[in-house]
Amino acid sequence: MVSIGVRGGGYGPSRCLQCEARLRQLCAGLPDELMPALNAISTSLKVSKGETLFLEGDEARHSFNVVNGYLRLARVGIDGRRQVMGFVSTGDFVGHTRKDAYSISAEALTDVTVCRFERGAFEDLLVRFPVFEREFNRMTAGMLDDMQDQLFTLGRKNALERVASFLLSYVERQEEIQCNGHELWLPMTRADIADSLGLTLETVSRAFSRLKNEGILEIEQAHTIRILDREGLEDLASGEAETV
Amino acid sequence: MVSIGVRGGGYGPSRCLQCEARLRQLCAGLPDELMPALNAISTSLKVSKGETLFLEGDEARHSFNVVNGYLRLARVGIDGRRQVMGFVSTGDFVGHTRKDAYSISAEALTDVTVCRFERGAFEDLLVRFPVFEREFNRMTAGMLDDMQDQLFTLGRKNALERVASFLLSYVERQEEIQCNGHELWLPMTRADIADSLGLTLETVSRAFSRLKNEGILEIEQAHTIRILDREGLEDLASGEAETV
DNA sequence: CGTGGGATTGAGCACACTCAATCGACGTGG
DNA sequence: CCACGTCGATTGAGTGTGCTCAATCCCACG
Repeated sequence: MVSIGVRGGGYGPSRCLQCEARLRQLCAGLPDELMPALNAISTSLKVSKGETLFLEGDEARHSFNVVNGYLRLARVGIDGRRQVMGFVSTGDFVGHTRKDAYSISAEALTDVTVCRFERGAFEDLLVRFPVFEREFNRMTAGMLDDMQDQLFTLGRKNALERVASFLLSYVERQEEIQCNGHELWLPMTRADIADSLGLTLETVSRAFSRLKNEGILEIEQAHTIRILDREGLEDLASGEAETV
Repeated sequence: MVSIGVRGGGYGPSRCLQCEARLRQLCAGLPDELMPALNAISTSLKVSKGETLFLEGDEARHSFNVVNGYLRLARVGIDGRRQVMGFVSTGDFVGHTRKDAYSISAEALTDVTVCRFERGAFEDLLVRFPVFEREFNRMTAGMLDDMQDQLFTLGRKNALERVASFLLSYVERQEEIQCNGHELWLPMTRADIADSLGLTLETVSRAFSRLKNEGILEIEQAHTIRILDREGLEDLASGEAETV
């Protein structure tokens, strides 16, 4: 683990109770009574934009829950080929692996706050609190579901459909976190998006331009876009539209 | 759930104790004392070659542990595009999802025996037996790791590398189950392999021919092959070899 | 202003796809 | 026993989508 900026181990016993991520994923649906126990085994951590939470190959001693900000999860092959496994944000869980070392790196796309768990302590907590264990299972099941969607996208969709799928899932995720009206800020570069979709950055850029020309979206700036035709986007993402 | 051939609910209280899959994945590392409880909530099920264990869209009321045989897990898009999510066999766990309905179908490539769990009963067991819960977590973590490998393969490898990766992971899996010397029987068709790798069946066939010509493998019959150059296969799969 | 990183756009090329013919193994029936 | 039909695999020829290489643009910084 390198270059992380640790800033304190929490802000009193009510930290988890007041956490931003309290209503998302893992921590949603957990009773207040459980919060002290969560507090006890977790550490609040800040990672600055551009720094890494953990690196491919680091010993996998912790897992993390993202409180806010964006992380990019990626693996780099021998000859430099990079595959971005996903972008995670508020309420997402990172670092869950069977291996002894992380097989991906987690880099901060923005300033990030995470909640750090020691692996052993986390497992103990799962055993001690059935509610927590159930929620965790639901979450990992959801992660498996999401990865199947991603497999379908990479295996069977063309460039335009992939970019549409990416945007759609990003919109849906944003709608869960906060309800803003289709105005989106993308923390990642075109290259990041490309590497998550098995494309090149040029192809992603062309897809954005095309979606703009077809009136599906508006590009304020490269990282600030607005979805104009949500239904059209959904049709593209699901492969219901002609993309030739 | 359609067209499954149920044949009895087990063969006495020692069924799990003597199970073929006892030493694989989920059931490995579980103490004998746990077997009666496993017996109590599971049902032995047989599915004939070509039949489906469950269909995309079916209500997800059960999860399954494969005892023997091969299943193909696949999703079919609106316009018929198919993505094979994987091939599962002895000791693999199927049907774990967050959704209310299965988002993939499971079809038998051979006659298959599975062990069926009702979802609720299975979750109760996890809570009641920490050893079991820990093993289950390890397993789902392993599934996530595997899917990341698959994402990398689909996103960043060319046709030859994908086929090499497929063969390599298939060999490794065979070596876990039974130790035969590099002689492989493939229960799936070229089209199945293609749909799992995001390729066409012609491209897969050409890759097989090329691997044969380069002395990496020998093709007895289409479904019976022998790996001659394991190291060469590994180099191809990892992208260390020139594939032009 | 000038500089630099990222994004966009263009032109040509290559890898995998499409369409199509042939082959081979297997099972059935005359 | 051989002819025939079927299904899957193989191989070939031509095409097209997305990649490569390269120029330009845009905007945030110093």
